Amino acid sequence: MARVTIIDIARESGKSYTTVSRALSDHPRISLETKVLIRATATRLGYSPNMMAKGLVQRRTQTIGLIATELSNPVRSELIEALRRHVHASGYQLLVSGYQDEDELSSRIRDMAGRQVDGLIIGKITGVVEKKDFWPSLEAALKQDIAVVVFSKATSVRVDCLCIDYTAMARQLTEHFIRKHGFRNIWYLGVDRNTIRQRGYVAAMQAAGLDSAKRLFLLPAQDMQTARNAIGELLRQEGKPQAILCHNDITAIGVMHGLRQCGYRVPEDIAVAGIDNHQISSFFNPALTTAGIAPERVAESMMKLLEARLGHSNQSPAVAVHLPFKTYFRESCGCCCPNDEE
Amino acid sequence: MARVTIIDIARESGKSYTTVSRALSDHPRISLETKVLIRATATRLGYSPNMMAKGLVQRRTQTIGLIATELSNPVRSELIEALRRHVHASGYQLLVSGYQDEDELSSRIRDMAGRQVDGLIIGKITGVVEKKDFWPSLEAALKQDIAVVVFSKATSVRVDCLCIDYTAMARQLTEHFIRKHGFRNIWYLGVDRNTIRQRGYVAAMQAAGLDSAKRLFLLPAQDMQTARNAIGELLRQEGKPQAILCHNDITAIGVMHGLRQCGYRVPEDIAVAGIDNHQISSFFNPALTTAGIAPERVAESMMKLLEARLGHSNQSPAVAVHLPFKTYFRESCGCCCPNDEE
DNA sequence: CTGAAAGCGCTTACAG
DNA sequence: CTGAAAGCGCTTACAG
Repeated sequence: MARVTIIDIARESGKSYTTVSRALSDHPRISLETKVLIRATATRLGYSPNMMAKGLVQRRTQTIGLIATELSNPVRSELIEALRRHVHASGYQLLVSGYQDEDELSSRIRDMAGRQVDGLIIGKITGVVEKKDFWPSLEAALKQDIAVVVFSKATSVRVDCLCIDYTAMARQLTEHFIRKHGFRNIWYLGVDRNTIRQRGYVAAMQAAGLDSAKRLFLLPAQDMQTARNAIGELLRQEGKPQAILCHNDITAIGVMHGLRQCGYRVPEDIAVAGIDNHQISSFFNPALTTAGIAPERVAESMMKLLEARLGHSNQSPAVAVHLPFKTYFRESCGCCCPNDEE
Repeated sequence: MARVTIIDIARESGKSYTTVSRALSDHPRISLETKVLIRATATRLGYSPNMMAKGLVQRRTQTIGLIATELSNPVRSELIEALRRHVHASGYQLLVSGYQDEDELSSRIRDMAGRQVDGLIIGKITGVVEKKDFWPSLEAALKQDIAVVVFSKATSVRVDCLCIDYTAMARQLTEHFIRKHGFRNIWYLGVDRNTIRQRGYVAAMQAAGLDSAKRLFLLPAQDMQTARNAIGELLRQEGKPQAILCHNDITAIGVMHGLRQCGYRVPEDIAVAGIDNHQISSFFNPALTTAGIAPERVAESMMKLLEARLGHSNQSPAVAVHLPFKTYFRESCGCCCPNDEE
């Protein structure tokens, strides 16, 4: 009930609470003697500072907010954990928020701003930028001096951006199917329409003079089950492709399972590739061909971007960091070249 | 810079800030007219309430803290996402914290208490309870009226507990190996020593008159890579078992890959089972035999436990909720019974 | 080296 | 139905 406050420590130690406050934050002009005394009584009383009060006056909360989608995707969780480690290492805590619907994003941003987070990481804003309430909420956050970094494709937004070139990943994997394996009937199995990944696929197909429009299919959701169930139906209606590029590893895993259930072998009958390079993709049988960036790298870059803003102002121009990705050719596309070492 | 506060709204709308505060929180004794006026100016000015100030005076922060280990394990992320949804649905936000070392836990608890979380979920405290600083930090949190639920095996702790019977899962899987498949040389591949999972394995082995001590091996870490690399070495040193029960699905996935690399077939040469029943386990080739509880169920129960405490006091006695698990016999143990439906 | 005072942005009795 | 005042627990100029 009765929380221990600096007033209690002041009373116990016979000092003013001003001095207590200073001693606890290791102010240089407090005598060592006093510091020792005060710290001792603080721990004796089981004192822990009220971050609400501290945050109110200091206008800093030592909190980084993360707003992202697909929080249950293992890829996301690898990133979150890496991020959390970096955030902790810098003395912050991570406040995690998610959203399903694009309209939700702006209210999530306002929530975070109200909680006075010092920094804010926003995942994938493609498709959100046109929502009417998005910009005002972002502007409000910026005006409040919150360090913001978005995590998206290159963007003209006036906030720092960590760019991951999914377009190039999709393009490169599609080109690999075409050039290395000579496939021409290559499907793309996406989730949302017109993603940047999809664009890479289309570009590669067009460059090779292949039709992509009729080979582009959309799943209603991006979990494994959905992909598994959908692929059988698709094969029945559309015939058999030579290869399938999937929106991400999770989808690819679902597809591979669905193909096996339909009696097709991967890669002998149909080749498959994913995007993300989640750890698990190399453990599959067959091992999954995919492309991605180590989450550790992403987390590190985000934190670096954030720290550059934190404390400093939002006045300096926004920077865009492009992270190089790597492509992993494994068994599922028909390659067996063991180039899988880190 | 200049944040919009209720003072600004008061000035703009010609009302006192007291009235603004009341109107914004929909106080019954404010006229509808005034409320409409004030809300309009609030949104016009882009106001969002400062939760620090609010939290300071109300002593509630609408935040639930989560402290857990193994945050990058996909199983954990499924749970976190489910939890996050429930937490949001009840009007709270989720503050996520992790710890590697058991000694860290108490300082994480203090952090959370300092942040004035309304509720706190603590993952697996087995092996932590004997740490000297653990109890004081937990007591402090309780005294501060934070609703606490631990997520562990049955415990005598004076906080609510969500119990998951890993011992029974391990026991049941081991018994399955013994009775259904007639295996006698069954290994257990664990991570920490003397976990409750391990205990289930030992019990089943002893009950069948089988030696377990020499068949129990510990991995230095619980990621897939470690398991994959370790299993080869182990086979070379110890010969070939008939079956391996793994600490969790992630370990089992690593093991299956390692076995394949060594030229062994699963389940023909060696049977494998995991624990957790992560979604992905049914997508593997071979599909993984495992046991677990749907994360959605776990999250739901946690939230229920938490909400019963939230607002109410910590005076009523601690309750322990036991969640029933399910066992899934799939291909990796040699069964093919498709009992995998939910 | 230490203290008294103001103030962070809100809510909530207490008056009217 | 509305307002003036106190206070949540801290930090930080301003004085000494």
